[in-house]
Amino acid sequence: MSQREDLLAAARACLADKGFHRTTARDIAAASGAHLASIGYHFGSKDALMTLAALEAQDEWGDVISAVVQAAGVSVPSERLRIALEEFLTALPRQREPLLVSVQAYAQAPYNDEIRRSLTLAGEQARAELAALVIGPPTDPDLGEDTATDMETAENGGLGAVVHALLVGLSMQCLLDPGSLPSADQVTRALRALGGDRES
Amino acid sequence: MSQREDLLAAARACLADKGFHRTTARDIAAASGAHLASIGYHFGSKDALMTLAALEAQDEWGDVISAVVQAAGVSVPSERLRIALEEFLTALPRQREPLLVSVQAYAQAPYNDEIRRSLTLAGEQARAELAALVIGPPTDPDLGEDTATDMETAENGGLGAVVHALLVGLSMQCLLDPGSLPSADQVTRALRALGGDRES
DNA sequence: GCCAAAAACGTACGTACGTTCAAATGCTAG
DNA sequence: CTAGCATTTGAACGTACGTACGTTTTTGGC
Repeated sequence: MSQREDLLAAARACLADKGFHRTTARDIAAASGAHLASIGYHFGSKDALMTLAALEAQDEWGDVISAVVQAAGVSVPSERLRIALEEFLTALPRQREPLLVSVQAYAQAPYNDEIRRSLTLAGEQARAELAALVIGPPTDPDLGEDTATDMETAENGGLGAVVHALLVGLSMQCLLDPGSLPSADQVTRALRALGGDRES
Repeated sequence: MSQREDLLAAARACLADKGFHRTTARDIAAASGAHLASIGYHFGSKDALMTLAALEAQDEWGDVISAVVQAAGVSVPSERLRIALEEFLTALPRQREPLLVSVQAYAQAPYNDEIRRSLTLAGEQARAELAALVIGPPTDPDLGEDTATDMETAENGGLGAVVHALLVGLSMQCLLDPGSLPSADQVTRALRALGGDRES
């Protein structure tokens, strides 16, 4: 493995267990086995390396959502959300490192245009995917991009946003205390209670 | 105003527009008009001051949720969630500073026991309040503490968690792009769609 | 096998950071 | 008025940081 890759991996690791600005260039160099000066050589600056590592981990986090959507997409529409939640809540505690890095990325977003743009884009995509999961066909490559953006602006616009917000919120809860996460059953039942307010 | 209060206010302001570790002790001193050395005198260290400021802002954020709950509590149960969402989505873009600080606090939580404990506690309380909003009586001071914790562990446990996760997720979305927030109508309709999956 | 480009290395420089401490000032009780 | 305490000030210290060198080693095309 080249020092470039080592540095990227080490930066992500440091990002997860020290946070963005508590991580020093020397920390990354030590964790990667690479040389301190290689950071400047390969990435220009420590900050550029950190940003790149954060974006990389963010992509990985997007992949987690995509995988969840795909796993649930094979079922019938009425069961998809339930399965997606099950998958997600199972995957969540296992994916602590990308979760930690994602939170770091969110915290840097207001001060880093590149990160903010990437996170905004990833959010739009995730909302589109999640909306499609609940409403539309499982995965139809023919009407990929267009229907995705259509769903954002259509009257179903809030759907993807709500599901995504739910997942993000649960992730934050997991970050603080994985043990306090509700089960997929509880979430499904809660959603039924929130949506089907007929009696009482 | 004493330098102590000035420093706390300035620390919160710096926290919002520079982030946790990009903020230097000299930044805070300059923003507050107080003297650099006063940080050590009043708070022991810059980190202690930052932590205190973050916790203070976090309390304020909790107050926002409480206010939303209270505003919605006066209505009939079936309308409460809708009103709470309306209130929350209206308040969200106006409360950008506490939101920014809260995200900073979340990002520091994994590395700061005090912040993590405070955030965990605030989360539990918020979930209890929100669950009570949707199910129980508006505000019954007689059965305050006990019923709150009961709701966490009962079969309604997921309810508060889901609503809270929704609010947190929407906050994150607002952080990245306030313009992309769905309306309360859209969210309500989306929740109905998610909960009432009877046909197709 | 050679040579130029790329990569890795060792090091040191300048700086900005958090903290400290003694002196100066303000405040209140006696 | 003043003695005693709390606060504010000025200045400096030691340190750890990011980055920029010049040098050495490795790589790849001929």
